[in-house]
Amino acid sequence: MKTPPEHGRREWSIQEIARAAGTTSRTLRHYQAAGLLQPSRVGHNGYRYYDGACLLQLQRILLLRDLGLGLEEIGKVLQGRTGPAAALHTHLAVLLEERDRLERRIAAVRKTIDATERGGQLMPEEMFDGFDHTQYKEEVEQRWGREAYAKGDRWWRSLSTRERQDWLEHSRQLQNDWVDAAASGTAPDSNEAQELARRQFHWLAGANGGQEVGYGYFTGLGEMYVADPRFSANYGGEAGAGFVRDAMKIYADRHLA
Amino acid sequence: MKTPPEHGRREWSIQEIARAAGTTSRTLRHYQAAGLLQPSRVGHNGYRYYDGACLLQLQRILLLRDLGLGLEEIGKVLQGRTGPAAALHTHLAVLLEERDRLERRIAAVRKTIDATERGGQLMPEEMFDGFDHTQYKEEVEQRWGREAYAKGDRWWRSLSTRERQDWLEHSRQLQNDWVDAAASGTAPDSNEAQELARRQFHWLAGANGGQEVGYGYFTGLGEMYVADPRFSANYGGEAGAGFVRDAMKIYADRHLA
DNA sequence: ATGGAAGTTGACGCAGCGTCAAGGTCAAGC
DNA sequence: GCTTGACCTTGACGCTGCGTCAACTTCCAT
Repeated sequence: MKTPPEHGRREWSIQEIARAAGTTSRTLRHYQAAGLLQPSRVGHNGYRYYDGACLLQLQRILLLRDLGLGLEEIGKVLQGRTGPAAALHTHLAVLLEERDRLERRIAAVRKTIDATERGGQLMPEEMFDGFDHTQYKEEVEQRWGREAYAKGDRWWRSLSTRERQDWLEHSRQLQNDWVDAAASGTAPDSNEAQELARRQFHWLAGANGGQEVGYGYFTGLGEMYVADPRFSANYGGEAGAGFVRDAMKIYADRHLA
Repeated sequence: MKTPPEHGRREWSIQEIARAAGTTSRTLRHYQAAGLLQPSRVGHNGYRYYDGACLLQLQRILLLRDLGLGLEEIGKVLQGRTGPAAALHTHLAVLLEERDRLERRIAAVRKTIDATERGGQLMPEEMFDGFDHTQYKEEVEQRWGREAYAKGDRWWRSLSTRERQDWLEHSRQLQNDWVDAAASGTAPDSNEAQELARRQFHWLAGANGGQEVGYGYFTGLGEMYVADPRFSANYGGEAGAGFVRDAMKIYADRHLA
């Protein structure tokens, strides 16, 4: 009593529809497990067989998948709990946001490539195009926080030329004063050093574009001055940088803790 | 012999750097497991401690992660096996391709929304804007394959107005002939029916924009004519659609197997 | 001493299948 | 009737980058 292969066959094996629809048998089993597509018949041996209606359903699933919908959403649409248009509208919003993020990321990558190719270092030393940045390394340090990197850039570009010059001048002054203080043998907890730390703090707060400069961030920065030779060099070597770090730490303990 | 909390502390607990860098302790452990960031010291109790150099390293990792690089790539960059610029260039290419796919997907979703909102059905019945499509339903059927959906659309838009009219006329003729043949009681394997199947095949091949029309695709389409009432209606009900399907199947067996 | 905050390792979860692994079925050729 | 090879089954791990318990241990302050 076997079913002879008749002329107008109306069902196919799993591989056959898979190929017909341009997908794989694994995917079909997955869809079944997800409750999206049941075989029209299952043989006594467990083999799955699919008919035209299944193929139709499968095509719908694949169409929606191609548009990027998740299997769960697709399930809702298929069983009519959600209109296709509504689901797609929701999905479209997600896609648009995704695109925005991608665009921003692409821009960021491009800028970082630019910076590293010119500067040779991973962390951009040369974000300030129009200036002779070899003279102004310090400001770079301030943007090492990762959010600060992105936000700080917007902040910087929002400034006028005059404001930028002021800010750079300010930073140079600050660095010089640090070096002087370190060289003069002042203690990190002296009034002099603490005043410098205070200036450093407010200068940073201004540069962070509304981003709060917290205890961890401030002291962390101090540590990095010591850890990174490119920076410590600007502060008179490890010793000088250590002095800056200590002073900043004390300031943080007193005012930010 | 405990280490007293001295003035210039140079290391922090896992939570402290995590907060300072704007991430979580779990992430730090993950990076360690991934070989990206080792604590500067591990206490006898298993506690992890990190110093300034670690913080520096962490910032680099987070910067790259923000740009979308995978941890593996980041690892290569950090240990100098890949230049940052090179890695970012590669990554940029990926991002650009990703953006392309996203754009296409967005366009497709928009069109599908349009179509379903006007047509009410998920499968777009109205892809042919300028025409009185209520008269031309058949062509829609041909684009059910999912790649065909996207590619077929580009194909269609690449045609001139004249070519479109020809194609539509052709499709209408074909449908009428099918209906006539079915009504006249012709057998599916008759010369007449097989000639219609041949026309159907070539008409499809033309419509698929270079996409091959294989055995599975062709027979599957026939099955769908029967399974979907919207289509079978156009072929004189289930009986007529069954006739078309059978004829297509025989044609496929003879010429596409 | 004790309670609460913070640390540890271990392991599951997620999205959508790809990809073995180990074994049953089926049609065909000898 | 037996072997071969193609195709089928279920089961389970893998991938990405952590989030999120769970079950304990340690540290610090009262």
